[in-house]
Order: sequence, then C-alpha cells, then structure tokens
Amino acid sequence: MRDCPFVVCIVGPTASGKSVLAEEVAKNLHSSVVSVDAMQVYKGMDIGTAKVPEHERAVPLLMVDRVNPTQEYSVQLFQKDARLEIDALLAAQKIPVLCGGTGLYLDAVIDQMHFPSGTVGSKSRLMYEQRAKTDGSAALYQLLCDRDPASAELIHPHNVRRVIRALEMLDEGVSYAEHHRGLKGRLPYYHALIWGLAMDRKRLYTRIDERVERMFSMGLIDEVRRLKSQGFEENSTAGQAIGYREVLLYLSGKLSQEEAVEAVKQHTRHYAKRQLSWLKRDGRVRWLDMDTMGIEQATKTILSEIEKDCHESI
RNA sequence: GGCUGGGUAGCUCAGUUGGUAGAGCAGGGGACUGAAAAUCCCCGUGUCAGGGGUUCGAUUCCCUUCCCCGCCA
Repeated sequence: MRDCPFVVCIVGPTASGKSVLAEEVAKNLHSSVVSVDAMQVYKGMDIGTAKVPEHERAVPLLMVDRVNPTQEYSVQLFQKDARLEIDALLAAQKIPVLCGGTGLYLDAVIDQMHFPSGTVGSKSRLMYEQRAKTDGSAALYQLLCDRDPASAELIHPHNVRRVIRALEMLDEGVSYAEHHRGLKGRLPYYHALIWGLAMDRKRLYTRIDERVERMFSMGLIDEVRRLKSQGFEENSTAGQAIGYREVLLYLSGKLSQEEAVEAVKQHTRHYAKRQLSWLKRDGRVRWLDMDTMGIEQATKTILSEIEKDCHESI
C-alpha cells in the first residue's frame, strides 16, 4: 500500500459527519487530514466553521488556521498551499486524507486547474464594483457584452460577481469564455479516490439545526465579538461565512438573536443543497449511505476499497 | 351568550369592482476555474372552511353552520 500515490477524499454536505470519518480513516492510515474548506483556513474562526478542536484531534489537521480573517485568500492560493502539504505527506509515504465541503477547492487541488495570473486584491475589481453600484449591474453587463460577447453569453446578467470577474480577466488579456472551454476535459493532478456521505435530507436538516444550536451554546457570539474587535468585517471574504455574517448583523443590532439563529440554520440548509449539486455531477464520487452505515463501517469500507484499488493499480 | 375581525399553497398573508387565484418564506432542481460557507438561474392547483341562495357563472355578493383572534357580558 505504501507505493500508491493515492489521495483519499471524504466529501459531503455540511454536518454529514465528514470530519469524524476522515479522522478515523487517517488514523488507520497513520496519516493526516487535509482540510478542504474555504473558511477553516482562517485563524480564530473555530466554532462557526466546526473545526475539530486542537486537543481533540487524533491526527494532524492541515490547511487550517492559515491566515487571519482580515486577509484575503483564494482558490489559487489554496491550491498551491494544499498541494505542498499533500506532496509532503506523499513524500513521507503517507496517503493524504482530504476532507471538506468546498467543491471548487477540492477540484482545484486534485485536478489540473490553471488560473490566470494576477493579484488577489486587484484595483480593477474595486473599480468595477464601484461602477456596478453607480451605473447598475445592467450597465456593467452591457460593457461585457460589448467587449466580450462570447463570455457575456455564458454569464447571467444578474450575476454581477461573475460579470466583474470576466471583465477583470479581460483586462489581463484572458477571455472567460475561452478559459471556460477547457473546463470539460479536466485531467487529474492526483489519483483521487472520493467518497461522499449521503444522508436522508430531513435527517441532514435536523442535524444542521442541532449543530447550529450547539454552535451558539458553545459561544459563537463571543467568538465573532472577539474577531470583530480585531477588525473582522462583513464585507471581507471571511465575514461572509455562514454563521459569522448573521452574528455580525446581530451584533450591529440588525437582527435579534433568535432571528440570527434561524438565519444561520436557513443559510446552512441552502448551502448543503448547493454542495450536493456540486458533488452529484462528479461521477467519481462513491456514495456511502450514512443512514444505514455507522462511522466504523464506513471506515472499514473505505479502507478495504483503498486496498483493492492499490492492488489493481500495481 | 352579544359584537367585531378573520378562515385562500406546508407557513405568513395579498387578491379577484363576480369570469375558479399570487407574493414572500419554507421546500425541490440546477449552474459554477483568481471572493465559492460566495454569486446566480429555474420550479407555485390550492375542495379560496362546510352547506345553501342569487347569477349564464361565486373563492368574490347574500343567508346559514362550524372554527379561530379580540372586545363586551
């Protein structure tokens, strides 16, 4: 099993039990868990991102607590950083166990994905954002139609964020449409074995509700208050994370506590749905029915399938 | 018991000057390559509380029964 350059991935909607399973698998493999989560990379965002607490970790948890919440991070940076961690594990003859719910981040790491060069906090972005505010999103879309009709066709006029991105790319000499074309036949970067946790929707939603309640009773509000005193803001990437955005609204008096709790639940449910949409179209995912299977059995299934795959490939 | 106001989609409600009805939320599906826990798109038939009357036609007007809220006894 030692010679397999495999990467194991445990994916699924939020609150489906990924972390526990990933840790169990990693423990058996004497390896580490690599978090594939856009929000767990931020320091101090612990309760709301359901990060496994440091003292409870059975194996090392990587790609967590990377940057301050006030810093900007991105897929591209994640791709680079995560691959360094993964390569280090592989070099030590270990099978990395990736675990997370951010679909784009996972694909960026395990597949060959190239991002146009450029810097994160670009000036043109700010300019276009300003323009969208003053002239309206329709005007911005019109600008894209004039400059790059092929890309405009792919993007819905209301999707301001993507319209801005396309314009931004154009400024760097890249057409979103052209770039988009290479999306279909993506080649793998690692040989990835992917397991997805499936669960009855009602049951998942109940788990989400319970988890949100738990986050609040564990002190989510204090956590956000502490971050806020360090400059944490609503319009930063981290400040838009579910649980954080709503609590910020509560702290500024725009929501009652009860409304904030309900909003977090609602947004988490919607998010879980989007995660499932993303995963469903990835044919590589092997689904584990967590309604009938416990963590132990799921772990066993994964381990035996890894072994089988290794033998086949050797 | 009397007097109000109500009973319309899972929930909150709008509406039809009489031609069998629509929003928000919930829920479902989907897109996704430098913010992704972001951003965006698509999906609404329900005895319009029950019965009767007027009418070509009633969920809408009238009568009546039941239920709920409130006020008065």
